[in-house]
Amino acid sequence: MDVPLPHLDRPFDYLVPEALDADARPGVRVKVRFAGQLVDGWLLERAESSEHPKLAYLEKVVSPVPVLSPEVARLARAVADRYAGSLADVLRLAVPPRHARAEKAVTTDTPPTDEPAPDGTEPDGSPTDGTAPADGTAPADGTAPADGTAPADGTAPGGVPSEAADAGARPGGRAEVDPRGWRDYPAGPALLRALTDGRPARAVWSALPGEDWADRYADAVAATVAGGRGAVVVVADARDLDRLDAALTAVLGAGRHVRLAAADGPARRYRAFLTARTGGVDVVIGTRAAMFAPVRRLGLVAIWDDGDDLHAEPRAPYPHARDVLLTRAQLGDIAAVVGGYARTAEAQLLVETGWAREVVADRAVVRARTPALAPTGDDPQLARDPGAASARLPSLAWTTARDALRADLPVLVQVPRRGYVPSVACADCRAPARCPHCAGPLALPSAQGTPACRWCGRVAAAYACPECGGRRLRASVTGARRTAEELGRAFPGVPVRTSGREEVLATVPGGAGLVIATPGAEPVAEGGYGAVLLLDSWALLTRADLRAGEEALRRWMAAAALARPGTAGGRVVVVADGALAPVQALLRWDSAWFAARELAERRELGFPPAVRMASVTGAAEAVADLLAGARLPGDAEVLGPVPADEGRERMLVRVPRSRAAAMAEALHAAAGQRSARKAADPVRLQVDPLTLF
DNA sequence: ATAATAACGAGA
DNA sequence: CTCGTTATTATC
Repeated sequence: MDVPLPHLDRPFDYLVPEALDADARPGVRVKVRFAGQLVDGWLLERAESSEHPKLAYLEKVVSPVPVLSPEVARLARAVADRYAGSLADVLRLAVPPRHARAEKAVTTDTPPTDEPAPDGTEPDGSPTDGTAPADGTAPADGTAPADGTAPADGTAPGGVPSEAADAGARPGGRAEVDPRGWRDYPAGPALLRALTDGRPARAVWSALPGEDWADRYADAVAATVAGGRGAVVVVADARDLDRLDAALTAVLGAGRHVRLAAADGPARRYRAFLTARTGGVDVVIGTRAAMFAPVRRLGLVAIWDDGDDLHAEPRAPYPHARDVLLTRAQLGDIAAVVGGYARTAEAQLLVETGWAREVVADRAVVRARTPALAPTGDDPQLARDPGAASARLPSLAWTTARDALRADLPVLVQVPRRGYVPSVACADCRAPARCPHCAGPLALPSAQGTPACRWCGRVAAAYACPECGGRRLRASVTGARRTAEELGRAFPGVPVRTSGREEVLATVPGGAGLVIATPGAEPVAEGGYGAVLLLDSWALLTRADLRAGEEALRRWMAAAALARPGTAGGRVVVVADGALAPVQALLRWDSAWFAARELAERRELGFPPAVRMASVTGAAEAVADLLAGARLPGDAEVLGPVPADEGRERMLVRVPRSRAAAMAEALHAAAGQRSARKAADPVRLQVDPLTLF
């Protein structure tokens, strides 16, 4: 039933009139009379009988195209359960709005096929009743891989076979794909063989600096296709999608894949969706809209740069593309690749639980590919050069840029966008100040107030920094307003390009030039940048966000990866204290180390992904009402309330990962109770919210 | 939203 | 105990 009310989040049975019998196949959109009115719905299953005594008839089959495949239906249910949401909400994300003209164009010849044949019930011309899906459709608790529980079945953890183990063991005659750049990673060739052999390998891939990630993903897709399976690859934005699109066309040829992105418009999006659904192609790439793409014989799901917050769906129930894809891999014995220059704590958890195997290069190869990386003190001693002073560039950054320009090489300057949430840090060592009780972030309610926790509200009157013992606090807001003109003035006569929100450049030419870019918009330079300057890192590191360090490292690595190797003169300067962990990780090009550290710290503090959290946001009474009615697991901790915007407040529920499913179920049920008695003020439920404070 | 159903209370 | 009214809850 296409209504988002949580208490109606279950199947309903209807009779199928004879006239609709042929069209009424599982997966079609239907209209039914419900509580007196016509509502949209999904035909999930046909059945011979029903428990329900008095059934109404199906009103209409909206279109005979079974847009919802059985695999996606099952996935959507699992995602709804994981995120304490309704199936209808997930299906809205999974199946794009119908576009009749596109449908006509695509479905003239090929009917959709579902490889697990839809239960063999033959239409016999008489009215039959459909019945609720059996209880078996409910996924077992904890099967979602990101829950950290090892897969229940006996398959070997990780699944990327060791190189020696499977040599020559593959079923006869399959085209083998050239591993190309995957040879730089010891486990790389074996990963590709596993994909061709149709084994559910799971990899966390740390891309080398300078790596052409799109080519590597194209190789992985080609290997999967060579084994007769399909693939879904999700990237964060249109620029990455264009790049992957081009790489895939080069490797597979045109017409073997489609792109699925909301930004391409409703008609093209629906057309691409239908092409995949009807088996016209076996490969779908796209932004997060593609995470639910129906693909025949799906053999690989992959995501690039899973730390990018664009992968988090902003509509209820707010699923994250990485988790949707991993759930998909788990449900269907499908291979998965989680890749990026930097590794997230979530990816690290996959490695540490043995769910995935890491695919990384040897240190020697990393060293050979990495640009020369150097930090420069954060209270910058400005250069004597008048130009540098006017641009407020630390001297090392200035000389590095100057040298690159003299060598006729382009220089990339990464300038973070403004608008960071101010928080409080130790005035001496600048460690973020955390609540001694619940480890939430401290904030200063007023300029001269006592710091208080934004989670549990406790006042931290006698705060002492756990790092250095300092007792003074400072608000960490940056005032730097660097502009392209300022930088341009520092290097007169050099062409300056900007790439940011309004206009994103994909590439820039190889000669001397300045490129000012905000994170995520860095163009690729022909031949690589001679220098990359990472400015304003202070703003990144002191953000009031759990992921500040991880996010800073991710952005730095994405920019630094575009520099030439140190052996070819590539240099990177990060304006930050070299002793800070994210800076260390950058200098050593070791995000695995940082992710492990980060995950360990989150275990200690009780933060995701080490635990599962949910946030409940709404009017104070509504939030209290929902939580009062929720039968949470015994070990659940409830934190808060803390004020949220527009006079609403927010509570956080925290449980061990093993209780994640129980918590989601309890919250969904409690939301159901509220909606059933038509509680007026809405409450927003968010599992694993991207921002915790 | 609306209809059924349960709960309740007053009057016989 | 029954009827009429009102809260509750299910909606195929």
